Amino acid sequence: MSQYRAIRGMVDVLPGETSLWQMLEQTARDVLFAHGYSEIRTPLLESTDLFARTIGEVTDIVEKEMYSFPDRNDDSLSLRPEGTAGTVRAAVQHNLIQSPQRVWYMGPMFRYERPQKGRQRQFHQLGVEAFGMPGADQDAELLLMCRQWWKRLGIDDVLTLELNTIGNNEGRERYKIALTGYLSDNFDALDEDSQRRLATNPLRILDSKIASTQAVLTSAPEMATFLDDDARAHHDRLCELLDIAGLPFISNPRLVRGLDYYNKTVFEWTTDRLGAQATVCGGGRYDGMVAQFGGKSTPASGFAAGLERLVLLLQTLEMDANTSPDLYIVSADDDAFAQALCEADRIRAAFPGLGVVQHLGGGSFKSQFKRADKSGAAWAMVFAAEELAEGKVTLKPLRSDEQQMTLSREDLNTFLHQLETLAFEN
RNA sequence: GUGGCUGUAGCUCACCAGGUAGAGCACCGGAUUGUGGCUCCGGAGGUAGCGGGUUCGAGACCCGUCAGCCACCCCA
Repeated sequence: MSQYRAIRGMVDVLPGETSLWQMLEQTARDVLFAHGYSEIRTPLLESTDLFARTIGEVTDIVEKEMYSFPDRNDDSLSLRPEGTAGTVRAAVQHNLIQSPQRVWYMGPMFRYERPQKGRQRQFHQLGVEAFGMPGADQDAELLLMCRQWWKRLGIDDVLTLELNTIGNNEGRERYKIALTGYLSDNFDALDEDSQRRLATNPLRILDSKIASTQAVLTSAPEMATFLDDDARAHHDRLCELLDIAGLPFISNPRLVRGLDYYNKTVFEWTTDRLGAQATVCGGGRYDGMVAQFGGKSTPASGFAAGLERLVLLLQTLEMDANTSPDLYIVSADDDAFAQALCEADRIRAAFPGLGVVQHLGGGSFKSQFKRADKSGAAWAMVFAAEELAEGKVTLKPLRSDEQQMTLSREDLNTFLHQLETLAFEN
């Protein structure tokens, strides 16, 4: 047992699982590219104030989950707990949003929470932000893009979309007052947490899991009655577009999100396969944030997906990303090895799509073949005196019962070309 | 942050009124000197998370601590 362990809530992604991560990330990049989005990379550190003002002073994230510390000049810095604030900051700072701008980012986020499966202190998100489009068309496209990603990953049928609208600021303020009034009248029937939130963040009481609190809420005023015409039309249009596109969703009037910056559309993609960590992706519209940063008032909409949770989901469904080599090269003696070394180098240059592992460290033929088998390689390639004398190599299939074959240099190239084409198709 | 469960070889686990640890899998090597997967044989690997206490003696009991897991909370 080593003296050092990873810090609590910070996990190592080991070689056995990185291929699944890479598949997940590559699929995301493909889908993002297909929708015209560009990557943006912003610092992991921002001023604490940036997060406090955008996410909300009284949210859990800001109140108790941020990794904040004084810089050497005593400015308070924080590791980013989410990606939207930094992205908007960068967009305004560099004047990126004079016309519509679609960006994405992928990387670590930090929240000081009690760790659990699917919930870590350093975790990774893919975030997507679209600036400059005020309409429901933008929200609809984001949701369709998510679904494309799920489909390419093969997890489409274990995810459900929950959708809600929390209206415009004025309507929401009026609703808050009405809700607070109603809940205050029923104060004694609320659980302790909800009683506390009544003063700080009454909307969050709506998605409480406490049955008695939910009972109180059944006759509470509903957001829907407080929507102004603009917010209502936006939501109706979004639902209409999703229907037309054949994207099913569940209307969840209790869905509110923990960050203060949202307005109108909010949504979550959830699964029943991950226990309490059901939300795999969440987002919505945040039309007010750009102006809050001193930029020209610009509508915006986006979402963030939790990569750990998606990896977990893929693992639960026993999905795998094959990264076995195509060729494992075995050689009989020092002379054969030297020739094999050069030949491996040539093959890698001529067939860059092939995975070619050369056996290193010597050992008997038998032990080399054992390694070849364990590597998962499809073919063992044999270099020994007999072949070399004729300028040939032997190829032995490790994953089928076919006969091994000894090929001339010319036939080898044809063979490798076919192998590469096959590898490309996978 | 709250409540609960767990912590023995790389992994999954066992033992034992408390008397200084074992299995399966994995790993390494071998089974008449050019060939893996099956089988057989052999080997390596643990100061029982860490610290303290009770005891003649603790992995087993008690306390603390750290970590993981479950639920809450929150969210990705």
